[in-house]
This record gives sequence, C-alpha cells and structure tokens, in this order.
Amino acid sequence: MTRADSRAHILQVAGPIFAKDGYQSTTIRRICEAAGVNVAAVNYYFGDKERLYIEAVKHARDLLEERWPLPKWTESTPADERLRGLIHTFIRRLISPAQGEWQMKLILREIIEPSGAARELVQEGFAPFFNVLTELIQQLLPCGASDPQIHQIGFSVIGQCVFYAAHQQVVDLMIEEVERAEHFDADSLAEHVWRFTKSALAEYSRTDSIVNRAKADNADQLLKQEHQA
Amino acid sequence: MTRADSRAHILQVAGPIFAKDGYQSTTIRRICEAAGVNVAAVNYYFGDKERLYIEAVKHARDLLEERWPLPKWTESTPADERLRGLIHTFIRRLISPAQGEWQMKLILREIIEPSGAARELVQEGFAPFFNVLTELIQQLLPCGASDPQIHQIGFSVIGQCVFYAAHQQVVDLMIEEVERAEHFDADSLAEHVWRFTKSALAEYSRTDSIVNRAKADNADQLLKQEHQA
DNA sequence: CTACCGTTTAAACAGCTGTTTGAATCGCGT
DNA sequence: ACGCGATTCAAACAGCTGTTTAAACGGTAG
Repeated sequence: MTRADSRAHILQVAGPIFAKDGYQSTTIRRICEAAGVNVAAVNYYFGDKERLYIEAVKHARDLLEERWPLPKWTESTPADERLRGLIHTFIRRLISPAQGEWQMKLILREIIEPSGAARELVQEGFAPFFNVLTELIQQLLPCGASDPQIHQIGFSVIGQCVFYAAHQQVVDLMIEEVERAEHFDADSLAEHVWRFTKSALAEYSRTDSIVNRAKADNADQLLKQEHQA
Repeated sequence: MTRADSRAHILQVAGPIFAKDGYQSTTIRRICEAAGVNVAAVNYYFGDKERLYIEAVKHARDLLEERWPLPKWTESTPADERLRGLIHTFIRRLISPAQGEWQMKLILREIIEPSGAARELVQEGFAPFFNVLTELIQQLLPCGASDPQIHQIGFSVIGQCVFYAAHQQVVDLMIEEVERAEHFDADSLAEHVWRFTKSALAEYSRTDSIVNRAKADNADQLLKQEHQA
C-alpha cells in the first residue's frame, strides 16, 4: 500500500461517517476500522482529528462541484432559463437523487457548527454561486432595485432550496409518502422553486413595486441621517 | 432549596448551553456548574443526560410559543394581512431581537439530529402552524390549485424564514455589516418574505398558471396509471 | 546483502465522559 | 426534640476518547 492509498482510503470513508454522526460523535477508531487502517494513521497523515474533518469537508465540496458543475450558457440563453439551470444545479447538489447525499449534509453541518473550514467554504464555494444568482435576479428585475433587495431575494431562493435538504425530516413527517414520491423529488422541487421565484419577480416587474419600495427605503435612510446630524 | 428550584435551575441553564455547543459537546458537569448544583442532580431529577436534553428542547418550544403566540384575527382580517402576521410571528420566533435566540437554535438542532423529541416537536409544534399557513395560501390562490402545490408553496415560505436563523453565518460572511443592520433584522426580513410570497401568489392568480399546471400534473398521473394497468 | 526511510503496528497514556454510590444534610410533620 | 423521607454532596467507577510511543515491517537505492 502506498502513501496515497491509505490517505485516500481514510478521506473516502471519513466523509459519510462525519456526515451521519457529526464531528463529536465520530471516533477516529471507527473511521480507521472502516478504512482498514491503524488508529495512528489519522494522526500520521492528517495531524489530528480536526484537520481530517476539515479535509473531509473540502473533499465533499470538491465532489459536489465536480459532479454538478455550473451549467454552461451561450450568449443567447435568456436570463430566466439561466435562473432555471442554476436552481436545478443547486438543488441537485443538495439532494443527489441516487447517492446517499452525504456531501451536502456534511457541508451543512460545518456551516451550522463552524470549525475552521466554514469561512473558506462560503467564500470559495458559495460566494461565486451567489454572485451569479444575484446578477440573474438583477437582470430579471426592473432597473432601480436596490442591492439589499436583490440580496434578500437571492437568499429567498437559496433558503427555499436548502430547506428541503437540511430539514427533510420535517417534510417526511408532514407529507404522505405517495405525495412525496411524486412532488418532492429533486426535479419537481427545482421546478417549483424556479416558477415561484419567477412569478414573484414578474409581479415585481409588472407593478414596479420594488422600485417604489427602494425609493421609500432611500428616503427613510436620508431622513435618519439628517436626524443624526 | 426545594425540589422545584433545583430542577428548574438545571432546565433553565441547560437550554442555552445545549443550543450553543450541541448535545455531544455539552457535559453535564458544565451544566451543573452553571446551575450551581451537584453533578448527581441531573441523574436524580432527569434520569440521564438524554432525558434532560429532551426536556430542554420541549422547554424551549414552550418559551417560544408563549413569547410569540399566533396572532389573533377578527373575521374581517383579510387573508394577505393574516399571512403577513403569520410570517412575522414565525420569524420573530426564529430570531428574537433582544434575546440570545437560543431557543430556536436548540430546536433546529433537534430537527437536524433527532434524538427522541423531534417527532413530537414537529407534530405538536410545527404542524398546526403549517396548517394555518397552507389554509391562507389556498385562500390567496385561485380555485383549482392542488394540495401538493400548496404544500410546496408552504415550504417555500418556511424555507425562506428558516434560512436566516439556521444559516446566519452565511449571511454574515456575504453581507456587509451596515447593510445587515439596516435590511436583515427580523422585521425587515419578515416584510421581504411576505412581499416576495404575496407577489408570487398574485402572479399565480393573475395568469392562472398554477391551475393549468395542476391540470397538467393530473393528466400526467392518469397517463401513468393507465400505463401501469 | 545492507542500510535506510517511509509506513504500519500494538500497546500504552492521560484525560474526560456519564453514571453510581453511600453517607451527610436538610426540611418538616409529629 | 425526634424521626423520616427527600435532597445534596464528594468521591469513585468503568469506559471511551484522541493522541503518542517505540518497535516492527517493507520496499528500494547503493
């Protein structure tokens, strides 16, 4: 067995175990047993448990991005079709149909309970994604929408998607199995989120309400600044 | 000190600690130290660590429901104003403005990593809330929308709200502090979620697209059933 | 063959965990 | 004041944790 083999084996089995049981409940003995290596191997290759965990989280992110890359668009792809592709990609990353979907579970754990990899994860993995999303939203809104409004809408899209992955248990307890199988798979959910978002944006454009709201916010802020001065 | 005192003290300090550090990382020694009681008190009053945890989770739910009860409506309150009140209540429960907001953090932990209290929590705490929400959505949609569609929209509302509480770290890393202070407090977020949802529902009503989609889904299903027969 | 270095191994380590114990203490009705 | 049950306490328990150690192993260059 070469150096690469043992290291890779550990990294491979560590991900799903950490995802299932969490950092604290996972013992390096269990990981090493699953990988077929000695307990000391983790400290030999990774230094300590925490650094193995961080490596496992980053590995999970790499696997997801490799398996579900951002869609490629031509110049002629309309903005709402781009939005649709983006939402489908994001939801597929969250709920891989066939696989045990452990990767995103592990990443969500790290986000909720940061331990060193969180900042890098968000800044390198999530930020580019979010920037593309907000650009699309801006294109689908009338001119005059403010940045905070666009950010809020961006998180509305992300929030809808993440919910199904992070809190699947709630859906399972609330929705009958037949309905779940038919309407709560990755593709159905992505289509729903896309239509829901597109509809809200269309209504914003039609009524220009978002621009009026942006102007009102601006006026409020100016008033507040005067008050302070 | 009477029986009620020690028990209550433990329960009171256990909630925030469990919320911050999680079940595994929290030691009963730390809880007892904070409560000013002996280590054996937990086992004496609660049996073991897990039953204390479950009690703490239920206690958190009670506190939230007591502090932010469902809004009272008169017969004349229009459906969209009811929706607004419901969203504001839910977001306030998620992000208590002044307090350390530990209650919902603890509950979200239990949902993500169920340990005995999760089922009861969802069925008794969340289900009634969700039912009110879906009834309102139905009233705000044209006749003919299917149950699965209404459920999906319901989770879209919940998902938007929960995201800010469960993944606040992401928002913190993505949004500048000045913008956060101004546009990402509980009330601003609740207003945004309400407007976003109302807009989507209005567009659904205006175009009748949701009814057409429901009919199409129905046709698909009939076709599939014939295929099986 | 030999010497060497990266790797693997079993064993031991110190520290912390939840839980139990049995005695000490307290509060209160008699 | 007494006695009794409920409560509190310090101490100990057994078990598991991450980590370290020093010896053994294995392939490979000289």
